Amino acid sequence: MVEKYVNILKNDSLKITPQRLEILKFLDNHKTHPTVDEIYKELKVNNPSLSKTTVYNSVEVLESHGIIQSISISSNEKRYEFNNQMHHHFLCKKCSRIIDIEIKCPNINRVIDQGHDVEEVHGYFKGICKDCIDKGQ
Amino acid sequence: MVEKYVNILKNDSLKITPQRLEILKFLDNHKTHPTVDEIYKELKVNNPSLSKTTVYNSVEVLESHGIIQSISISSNEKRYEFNNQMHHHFLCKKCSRIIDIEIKCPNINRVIDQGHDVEEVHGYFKGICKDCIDKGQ
DNA sequence: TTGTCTGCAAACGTTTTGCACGACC
DNA sequence: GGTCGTGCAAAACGTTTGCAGACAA
Repeated sequence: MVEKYVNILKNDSLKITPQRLEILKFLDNHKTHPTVDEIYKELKVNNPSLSKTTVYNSVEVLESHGIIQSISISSNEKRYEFNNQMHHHFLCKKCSRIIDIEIKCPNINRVIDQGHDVEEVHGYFKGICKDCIDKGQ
Repeated sequence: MVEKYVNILKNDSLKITPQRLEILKFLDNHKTHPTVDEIYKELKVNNPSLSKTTVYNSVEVLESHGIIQSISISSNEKRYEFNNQMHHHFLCKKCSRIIDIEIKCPNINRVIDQGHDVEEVHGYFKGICKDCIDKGQ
């Protein structure tokens, strides 16, 4: 099962290290949009020698190669996800959960029409999620 | 001219202080989406006793009352603006300028359709702005 | 072997907190 | 006089940097 991540790294001529494989696997299996600290604490359990610097280094390399994506929906914390499909995010102000929103933003063309070269589009929605509304009533 | 800001604070039953008036005036007159530090350094010139804590306190109160808005297009820094009209932002990766994008996001209804209560919508676009493209050629 | 990655410790920048003083109903 | 705002200092937090040793190719 680790071959999947080995191949991802190989395709980008990146060195294959146990730490990078573990981070990739973790992000692929946990759709919780974790922070560096959350990734670090989780992987530290089975790899006590893991350093937080390595997690920072790894996510930076992986993101710069487009293998993982970062989101900054909550100020002052960067979160990561393994999902190469274009989508947006909803942050619930009550339960703090981040929910993937699978909609397109057709108006990106209007930004392009203004002459800018658009490389990234981030749509962040904030409010109260369906689950919290249902529980509240 | 300061009456405008006095009235804004009065309407929300907020205490009127010179610091809050200065911050409001600064944000209204400078469409540069400044950080707390930028606001602080600028206002410190004419008010040397100003504290950065006060700027933090003030923008928090003003934002919670919907008088000003915060944007987090660049991770690890929160920026503020005085603009109650719904709009989005474009960050130029070259000149670091943040440009207001006056488009609507009609797909917000699809998020509402999913049962979530949407209170905020932030659209962040990143790339190279028109000016930098024109200069580059 | 060579260049890169890892991990530790220290530094850094932004934001938060605790607290005393002061201003204003 | 009691509440709220200000300003100072310290702490907290996420992130970056410098470096030495370890590892992948």
